[in-house]
Amino acid sequence: MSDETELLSVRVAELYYDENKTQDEIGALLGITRWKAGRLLTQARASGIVRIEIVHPRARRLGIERELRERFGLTDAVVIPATEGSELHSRVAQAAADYLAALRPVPRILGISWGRTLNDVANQLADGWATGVTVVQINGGVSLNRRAGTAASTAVAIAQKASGHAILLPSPAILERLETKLAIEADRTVAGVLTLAEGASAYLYSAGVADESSVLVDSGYLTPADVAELVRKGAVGDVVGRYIDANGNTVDPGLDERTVGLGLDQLRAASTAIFVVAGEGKHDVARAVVTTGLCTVLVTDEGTARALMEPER
Amino acid sequence: MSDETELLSVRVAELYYDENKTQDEIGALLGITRWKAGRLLTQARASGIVRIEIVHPRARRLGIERELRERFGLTDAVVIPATEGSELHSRVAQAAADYLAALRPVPRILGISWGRTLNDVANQLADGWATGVTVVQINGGVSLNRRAGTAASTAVAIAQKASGHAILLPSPAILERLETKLAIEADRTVAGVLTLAEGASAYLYSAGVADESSVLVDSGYLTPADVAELVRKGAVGDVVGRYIDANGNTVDPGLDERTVGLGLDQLRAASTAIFVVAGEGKHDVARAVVTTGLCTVLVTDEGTARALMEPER
DNA sequence: GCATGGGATGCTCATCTGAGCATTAGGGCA
DNA sequence: TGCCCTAATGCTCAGATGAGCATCCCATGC
Repeated sequence: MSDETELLSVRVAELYYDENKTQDEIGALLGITRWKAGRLLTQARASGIVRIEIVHPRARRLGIERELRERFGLTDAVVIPATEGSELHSRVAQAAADYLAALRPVPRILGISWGRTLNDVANQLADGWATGVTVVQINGGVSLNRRAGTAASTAVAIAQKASGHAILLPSPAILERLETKLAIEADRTVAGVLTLAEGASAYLYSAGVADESSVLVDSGYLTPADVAELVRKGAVGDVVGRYIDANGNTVDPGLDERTVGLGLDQLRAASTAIFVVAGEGKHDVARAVVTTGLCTVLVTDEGTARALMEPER
Repeated sequence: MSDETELLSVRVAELYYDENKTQDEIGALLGITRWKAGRLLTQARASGIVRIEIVHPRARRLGIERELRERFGLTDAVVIPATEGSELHSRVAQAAADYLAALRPVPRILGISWGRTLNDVANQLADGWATGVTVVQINGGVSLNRRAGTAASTAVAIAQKASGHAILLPSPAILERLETKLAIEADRTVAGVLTLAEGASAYLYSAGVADESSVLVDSGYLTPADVAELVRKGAVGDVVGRYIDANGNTVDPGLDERTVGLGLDQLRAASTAIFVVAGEGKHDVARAVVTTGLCTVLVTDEGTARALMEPER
């Protein structure tokens, strides 16, 4: 576009959007025909001179959502606009809560993981978001430290707000010995919960980054050294307690066998698996989850979404 | 607006602006009538949920311009949008240059002051912005220090770019003794220039802040102590070398009498007096100039414009 | 129980707007 | 110089939109 045309576009855009004149009036004012004014306006929008932005905590980026759906074959995607300040996590959680509440058919059984993100989602859910939903934990959640109860309260909160009840998985996330893991899985209660989890009509989960800040480290299941070793083996993060690499495969089969909860294949087979993820640090895990079919629905922030859309990282 | 309506507005706005659907389609999608969709859209725009911004170095704020014209009885106003970064001055200078170039009738004689702002304007003017314009200095401009020549080059640049010639005022801005001032004014050359200046068809000038950073201090006409004293007397800044207070009156009659150049009353009587001002620090002078009829046209930045529009500072 | 009034809703109609097409202007090339 | 090709311009027309009006809903007061 020539410099002169560009300046004219700016003037047209000003008169149209700031002064809300009609294209006809603008034409008269600037001595051009209304068609030309209209075309300049189109150009101004196309070239980014006119920027239209929807400023609202609940706003979404439908354009990127569509791209994500098409690119990764997702059923749905929810993208929260980039925002200055650090409200990112709560906004994404809000969006996930909104999505869950609007989900049709309403899930009879909802399988959830736990963690900070899931807890945020639980808090953002409105009372009565649904009725009679059974919420079941899909991975081990008995914390070993002061955070004890967070996992449970997440599930309970989600269930209570839907006048349903929560079924907790009474098992550690990761066991030290395989035998113990097999034994606990064989326990009638645990087995029952796992069966229920397998039959859930929808899953809602997040992912953790593979570094020493992980909740699994915090809870004492793993040491920072363990995580460093996993990273060395290619781990990008954990999903329902299982560490995966960029290809979505479990990084350490031995560790994975000692992890209690729904398997990744079962997650991949689910008809509705809602993956909630936010923040700069989680781009890699998010990529692994989304590209390897672990989720059918993605709820995230614009930064993560754009990172996913980049041809190669 | 209720919270629910607001959220709906957001959804409508997203579909309309991001996905460019028609209001009709949006209605079908959200289960509302197209009229309701249209009304929600209007609300979204009105409540600021939808923000439309024109991003361009040459963009203007026509809304504020209109308010300024009405409020202060200006012939015209040009307001540059607030911008991050520090391009404010050059953008305002650009706008002033644009305005000058578009001014009709083209001034036969253009009276100008000097200073950093005016110099910027001169640089931004395009070659051939007009033809045969005589540019005449309206206040004393023989610098006493290394900046010597800036004042002259500003005038010359403006004139040359219009294939015209510059008439310089060969006199200091302020003289130490009244007698010297009267003597120099009586000089045929100086008197001739001043007469020419009085007959200019348009004036273009800026203003300085009343503090030790003033060019008048820099040039050695005043000491920082002099300026401090002027401030004590109510000075907010200088216009064509003359210090004025918030009411547009000269602060120090004695000093004013020793200042060579066009008087403020002559400026007030001008049919076209273009005042260019930019930057946080100049709000007070700008207010004084605009409210006391020293200019007919204002060219400034959004910050200054808004400061002027505030009921009381 | 019933009338009243203010705000939201749905509708009509005139106007505004964009897509698509015919026409014209400009600029290289034989 | 005349021709052809491309891009810009002006136009037609159908679809989109906003203003204004009638109606409806619902809460309030008698």
